[in-house]
Amino acid sequence: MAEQRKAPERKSSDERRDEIVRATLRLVAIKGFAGVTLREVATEVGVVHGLIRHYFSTRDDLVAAAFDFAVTSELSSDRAMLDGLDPVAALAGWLASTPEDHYRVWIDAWSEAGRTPALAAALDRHHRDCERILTAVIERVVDAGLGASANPAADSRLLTAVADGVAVQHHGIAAIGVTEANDIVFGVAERQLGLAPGTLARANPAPARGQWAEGAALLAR
Amino acid sequence: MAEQRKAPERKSSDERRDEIVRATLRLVAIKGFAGVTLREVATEVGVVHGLIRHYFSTRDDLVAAAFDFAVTSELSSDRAMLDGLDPVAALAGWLASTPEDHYRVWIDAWSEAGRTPALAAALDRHHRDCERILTAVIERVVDAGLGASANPAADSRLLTAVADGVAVQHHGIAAIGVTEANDIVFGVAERQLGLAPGTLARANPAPARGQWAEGAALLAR
DNA sequence: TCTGGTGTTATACAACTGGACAATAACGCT
DNA sequence: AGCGTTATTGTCCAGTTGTATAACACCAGA
Repeated sequence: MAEQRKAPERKSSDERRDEIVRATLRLVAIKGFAGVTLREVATEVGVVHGLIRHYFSTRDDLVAAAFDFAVTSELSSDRAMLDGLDPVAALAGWLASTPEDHYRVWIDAWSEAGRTPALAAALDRHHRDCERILTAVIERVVDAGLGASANPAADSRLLTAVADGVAVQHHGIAAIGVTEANDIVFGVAERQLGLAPGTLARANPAPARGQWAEGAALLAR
Repeated sequence: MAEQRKAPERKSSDERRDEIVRATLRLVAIKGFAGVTLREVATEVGVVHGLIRHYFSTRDDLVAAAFDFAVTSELSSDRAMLDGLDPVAALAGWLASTPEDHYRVWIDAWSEAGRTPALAAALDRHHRDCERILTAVIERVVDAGLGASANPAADSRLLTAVADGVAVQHHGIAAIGVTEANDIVFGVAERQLGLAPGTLARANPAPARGQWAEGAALLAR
């Protein structure tokens, strides 16, 4: 019997790799790092699961790459946004609530990092990036004479913690709404940096929208 | 060939059920809610995996019961501790850093709740409990004339968020040590409630020790 | 002594997993 | 046109998973 083989839609290596990483991230945003399956990723991409192994030697490599891509792209777009804003608006924009699917990935990374070394390394790296970015934003506010900070790096860690905790209450538990979430973070930041109450809420630019989980079947699993 | 059957160590229903829940929690603290396996739980208890089903009709029921037990026992011992302390010490004790294995379970619950309805229900319930307890502690501080709060419930949500975020930075990412973790939470609380700086650090009672993950093989998986 | 409930074991099973690999088809280069 | 490279496929594998079920051991009560 003649071999009846579908003609493969051949793509360049980088293109396909990117496609796989994006599909993985989409699934991670829904089912978590521990829940993604090579076969599901392959189906999402539209290829056979054996092909995944051609690009990523192991499953952990794949999910770590997905997280790396998530944060890298998130931060690069954030940096672009921050550059176009005045210091106070940049601070508000950075501290304001993040799209749900983005924070889902972060929360999942926190819990999974203890068991996946590759993920822990990426998490550590990107967490420091975030702290540095916020430190720079704080310094811009201070340099412009709009606020005060005895230790911008320490204040950055403090505000990062507050933003993370608020995001958990908002996205993970739905204990607070987006308004109260922003109120809390803005309030602490204003008190910590000596800004007038309400400054950050007024300066807050339009929020970014999530995108990772949009195309996938949300009710899967 | 004669049947060689080990004589079963028969226990009462409640006893065995409790044993299973505790073993599950021990494993959850190490491998996460998504990582526990009925067979591992059974091995940890020393029974056959089929027996688990005799007590919990489904896997999700089991892990939800484990989380429920975790928080219930944690809160009951916390309540006992708080009752014996003066208001400021109680506030410091509640806000101070929590044992690592305890927070691991919380972080994991945050990320897994989106996919396990039973877990989401338990998480929601216990989160509200925590908020109520902290609200009561804040009210005790205010009633004693030691601090001020325009809205104890809102301040409770704020401080819960800060404590959670700091715990993530401390336990999940190891970005800050226990000293800075407490400094941040205490500092925000003192500013928010009008306490003199350093009040909470001085009043902080001895920290509680973790216990859930102590007996299990830490390098498993 | 029979009977029924219950704690417990043993075993089965169908689904799914990550990984491995040979075969094949398209591509890039000369 | 020929040839080496590689993207892609289909298939296999050994293992693990949650769930199911039958059988056994023990005990209380009729």
